[in-house]
Amino acid sequence: MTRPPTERRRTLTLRDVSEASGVSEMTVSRVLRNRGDVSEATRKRVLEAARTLGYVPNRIAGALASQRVNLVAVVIPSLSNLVFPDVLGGISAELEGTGLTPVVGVTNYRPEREEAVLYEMLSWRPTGVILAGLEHSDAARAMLANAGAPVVEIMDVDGAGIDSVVGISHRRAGLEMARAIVEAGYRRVGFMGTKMPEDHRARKRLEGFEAGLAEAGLVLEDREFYSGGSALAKGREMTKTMLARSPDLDFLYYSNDMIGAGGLLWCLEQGMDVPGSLGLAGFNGVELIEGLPRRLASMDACRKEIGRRAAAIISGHEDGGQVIELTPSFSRGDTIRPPR
Amino acid sequence: MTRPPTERRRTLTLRDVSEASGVSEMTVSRVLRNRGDVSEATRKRVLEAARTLGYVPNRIAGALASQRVNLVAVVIPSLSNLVFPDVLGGISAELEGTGLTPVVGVTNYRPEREEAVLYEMLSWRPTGVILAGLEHSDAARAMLANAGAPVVEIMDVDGAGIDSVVGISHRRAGLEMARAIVEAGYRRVGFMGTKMPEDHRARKRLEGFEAGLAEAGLVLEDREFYSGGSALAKGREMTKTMLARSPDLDFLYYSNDMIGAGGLLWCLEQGMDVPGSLGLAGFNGVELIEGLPRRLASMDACRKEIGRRAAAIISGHEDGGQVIELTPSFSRGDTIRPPR
DNA sequence: TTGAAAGCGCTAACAT
DNA sequence: ATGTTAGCGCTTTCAA
Repeated sequence: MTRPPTERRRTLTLRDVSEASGVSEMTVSRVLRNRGDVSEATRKRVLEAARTLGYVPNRIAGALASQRVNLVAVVIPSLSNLVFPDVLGGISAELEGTGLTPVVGVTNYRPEREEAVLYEMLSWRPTGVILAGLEHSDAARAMLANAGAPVVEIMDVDGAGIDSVVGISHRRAGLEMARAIVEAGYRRVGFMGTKMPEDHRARKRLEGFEAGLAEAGLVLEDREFYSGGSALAKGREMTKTMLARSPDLDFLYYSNDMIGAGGLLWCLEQGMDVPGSLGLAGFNGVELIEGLPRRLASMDACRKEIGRRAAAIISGHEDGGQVIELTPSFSRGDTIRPPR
Repeated sequence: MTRPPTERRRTLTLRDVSEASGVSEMTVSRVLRNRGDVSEATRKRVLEAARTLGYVPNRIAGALASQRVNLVAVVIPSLSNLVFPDVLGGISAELEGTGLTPVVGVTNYRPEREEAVLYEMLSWRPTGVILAGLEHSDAARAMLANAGAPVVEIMDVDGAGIDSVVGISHRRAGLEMARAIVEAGYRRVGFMGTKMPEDHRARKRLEGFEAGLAEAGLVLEDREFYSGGSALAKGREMTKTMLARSPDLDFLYYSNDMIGAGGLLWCLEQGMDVPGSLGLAGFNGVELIEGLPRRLASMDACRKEIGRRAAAIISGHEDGGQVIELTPSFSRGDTIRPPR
């Protein structure tokens, strides 16, 4: 029952515009691309003809002939994360006016999907590639190396990049959060996060976090992982579960703001003393936390800026081949008490 | 300083694979596309050569030659809306395994952006077009009519479509919400929403809502609009403002769940009797409301299903040329009291 | 089962 | 300022 996937009615060609306007195809092409000198008179006639016919140029042919493609491949793990739409916003903003268009592919945190998405995108010979993370399959690396286009790996700087890298150190983000917590005098810390072995950035944050605790001779007292469902609801449930199991915890570190918000709501409903006897922190610095009863402590992942800088490298506004490490800003919010 | 936007290093061609394997270009092409009969021996040699070289086919050339493109253009107003990522999820799920790939363009609710994005996408001659809404500029309509590809307008059925339409009636959604509110005995109703003249669906919901109130001889007592910022925080602020101005309201209708959630949180903090003396409702049925202290009354916009059905039309699994109206499910949650 | 020729719709390079 | 010619890298079609 599937329609023969991709046949299509004939659409208008340059030739149609040429005939309608009585101007050669080449000149029509020039007018439409604003290239070379064309008399105002012909220009008008061509534009008029193209408009009334409803001509839309065929970039497939144009790209093949000119060997240029105005596409930037953007490969990210998820759209429902709140994080990546912001990154995309930064990319779009920076690309605005350069003639380049972002094309988005989503991998759902699955390496084999990443490979497939990359292959698909590279087959369109994009001008540049922006992809999340530093961990890729060998095949993916090989493709990227042969892509003949600049590659920017974003979000994370903890590891080796292929070409350019723009991101933050998640290890350090975790580490500094741990230090802030220790400084504030919390001692019995629990962690909650997603059950995603492929979320390398969350993993690195946790590693850094544990290293930070270790500096003070502390270890994580408890941990809990979830997958799927409403993150807000999961944060709520996990918090309840964990506090039932480990009632003496005095701090909860969440791997993202959404579950942190769920946890915060639950704690407040229970009448707990936040941040006095229980501190809370999330990660990402999403807009949402502005609207909570208390501002959740968090760390801004520089999402928009990462997108912007990555796009600037692709557009040539910024030099590539470097590692650009941005500094996430910590915000204590109302859920970590001040240092003692 | 901009890099000459799109020049690129030469990448591998069929010819390279042909030479490396000692098989004609034509046969290499056959192997790579799984078309026609090729002996197992040649097949292996070709695949081997392609793999070791790291060859990625050039779809630009392929598409030009074959006149088929495996792309589906998806044009939506926003990614930060929570709504559209779900729609995209439905589209991707349905397209999985058909060989078709969605390509997303974002308009930010601006008609001139929609026109530009459409033009750009149509220039790649996609197999089909899925776009949000029924309201488009004349130029956009003309382009779509000439696209030579199936067009599916999604989200909304209140108006005239171009080709296929899949969505819900926002007018009716507003109407039924009003009826539910009236039935529950609320009488003094306020409305809050986004200040977006171009958000036609929000507008239609409000129109339907007012019509529903009118059936009971009621009118909106107060209304407030916002733009930008954290929706959760805005919901909070607007609610405070409105209740200060109109303290005798007994119901607040929000044009989306996020501001509704902000309002709910504020009301609960104030110790208000929800839903006893004040009822609340949002719209969309987003996952987030599962995690709130009370489940916010809402109406599910059938996001995933809309994406799925639209994609099914493009892939040919479902007939096109129809208007498919889905029925949003109302959920009373914990913020509307039962009918008296 | 394999190969050769033609051409998809456009643009680069070179006329004029 | 405008036109002509020769491809871009593939696939279609037809021949072997």
